[in-house]
Amino acid sequence: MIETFTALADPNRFRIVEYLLGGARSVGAIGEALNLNQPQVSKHLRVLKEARLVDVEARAQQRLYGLRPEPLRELNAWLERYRDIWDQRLEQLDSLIEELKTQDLEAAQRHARKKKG
Amino acid sequence: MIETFTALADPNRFRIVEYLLGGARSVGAIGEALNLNQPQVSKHLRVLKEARLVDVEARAQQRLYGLRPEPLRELNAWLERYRDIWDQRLEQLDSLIEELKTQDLEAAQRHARKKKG
DNA sequence: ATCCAATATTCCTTGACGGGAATATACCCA
DNA sequence: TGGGTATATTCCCGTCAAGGAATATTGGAT
Repeated sequence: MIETFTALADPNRFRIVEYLLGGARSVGAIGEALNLNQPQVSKHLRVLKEARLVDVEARAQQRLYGLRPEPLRELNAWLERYRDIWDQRLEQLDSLIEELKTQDLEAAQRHARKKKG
Repeated sequence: MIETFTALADPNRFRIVEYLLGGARSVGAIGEALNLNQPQVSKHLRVLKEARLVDVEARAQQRLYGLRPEPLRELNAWLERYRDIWDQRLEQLDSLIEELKTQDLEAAQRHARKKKG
């Protein structure tokens, strides 16, 4: 998980991953598309590969790099554990506050009770 | 997004976030639980706060830090764009390969057709 | 007003990382 | 085998971030 975050924390690696969302590409294509020097592309791809975010397929003298699902699945699974936090319905909270402001205690209590279910 | 990844890429910050999943905690509690010196805790919390991953509530001379939902939602939204990649059913693919190997073309074609829906 | 507890900030040092330039390696073709 | 293309690796340098130690700040109690 940390390695995934580290890999994605670099702006150019992030751009590479985003670019690869369009499909596997060669090192040269990546460098050209993102305006990066070839050695830096190779180096970033190495980090991404070590993080298992990409894999390589040899195509003559080219290397096609493509995204791999595992780390993304892990990220999703990790995020799931935080669902209680990120999946809060803000509108719901807002309307509750509104009800409290207008002294509509009955409605607010109804609202609060509803959240238990 | 990058800032979120950067904030979570540090092992100790990651541990702090995980720890806060149990609810908002004071700086001292965090340091004690994770065996970190107080200044480093404050510094990491600053980074997390700038990344909007936590917020503070003053409680006498204590400061309670708690998780905030926004960056986690953004992370989820970002990840959604990669759903085609991470949500591949590998077993499905495996069975398709198996069918092809055993020359069971009919089953393979049935299988392939199913993926369109 | 003073003291203490909790937290924040600063200064310093060190290690890791990213970029550029140069070079090495691998593969294909004639 | 030689040459060219595509990619990987190495070396060097500058920057930045993390940890430790010391100090500053804030709030509450006596």
